Amino acid sequence: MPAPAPHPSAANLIASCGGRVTRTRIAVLEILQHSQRSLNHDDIAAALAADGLPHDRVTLYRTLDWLVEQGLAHRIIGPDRARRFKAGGETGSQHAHFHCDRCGHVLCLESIKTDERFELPAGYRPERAELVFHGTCPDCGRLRAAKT
Amino acid sequence: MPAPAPHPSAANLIASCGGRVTRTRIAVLEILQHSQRSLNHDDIAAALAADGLPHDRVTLYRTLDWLVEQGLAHRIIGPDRARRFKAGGETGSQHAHFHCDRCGHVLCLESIKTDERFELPAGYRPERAELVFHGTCPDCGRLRAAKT
DNA sequence: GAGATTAATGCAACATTGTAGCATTACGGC
DNA sequence: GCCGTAATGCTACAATGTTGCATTAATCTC
Ligand SMILES: [Mn+2]
Ligand SMILES: [Mn+2]
Ligand SMILES: [Zn+2]
Ligand SMILES: [Zn+2]
Repeated sequence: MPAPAPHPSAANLIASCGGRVTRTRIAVLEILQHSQRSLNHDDIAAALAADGLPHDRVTLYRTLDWLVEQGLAHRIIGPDRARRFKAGGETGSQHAHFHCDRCGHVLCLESIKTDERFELPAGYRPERAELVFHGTCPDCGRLRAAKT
Repeated sequence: MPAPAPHPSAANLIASCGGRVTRTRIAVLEILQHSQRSLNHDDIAAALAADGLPHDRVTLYRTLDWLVEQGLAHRIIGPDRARRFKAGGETGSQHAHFHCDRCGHVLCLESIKTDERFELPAGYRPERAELVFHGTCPDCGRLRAAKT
């Protein structure tokens, strides 16, 4: 009895969206699925190149936008005004994020939900909330401690 | 008996930071002080031009950066990856923001503080938290209702 | 599997937002 | 009013993302 796959097959997910199942989409989605941390465009382009599948910058932008539209990935805008991506949709799992200001990495904090109720001024209709913590991650904390 | 000024004089604030009190800094800070909503670079450049004080793009970037450094203004990064500015510092008043996804305007929610305690994974050291609500503002809500 | 259809890709050019270097201007101390 | 220096303007550049169009390849039909 084989252990269940940690993620549904990338190809199956893509097919179930009704889009074409292309090498690019499969490769990008698998890269996202295999990463614990969120990745920016450069990270993903480098991973593609390392897999022997170099791609045009524009194709990568369009592929990632498509994955987000389809709910197969979600996007976070970093304080460096660059987008970072992670596998999995956002619907039903609105969660907080942690940005390491030192190394730039972003972590999904699935345990902290952002759909609690807050009192907003009259007339303001919130549709979603974003909660982002800024600080140092364990790696960078260790490095800083070691240097001192 | 004159009513107290709604804000301390821009020139005085700038002088008390030890920097030079220039036309540019005064004009920019006053524009920020007189606006209820946060403003982006284009908004501010347009307001300067309307006051007969057109400026170079770069000067505006540097002036705004300086105001933020001095704690005379604070900055928010919008989902359109553009910065928006508002008069007043951030220290001691970490607050949430509301982004209208329809018109792009940003509102400071001074009443909602972001320094509450949350349970983060071991090793992650938060230094500040950002809480941003996305949705529609009263103006855009009215427009939408009227159109229907 | 071969051919037709058209979505996806690659390429070049452009847009937006922000930075860096250096010459010129103007603020503020005297 | 002069002078030294901080602030400004100008130019060129960097990073990130977008648009238009020709080419390629995924899927459909046979
Ligand atoms: Mn996430
Ligand atoms: Mn604010
Ligand atoms: Zn880190
Ligand atoms: Zn609005």
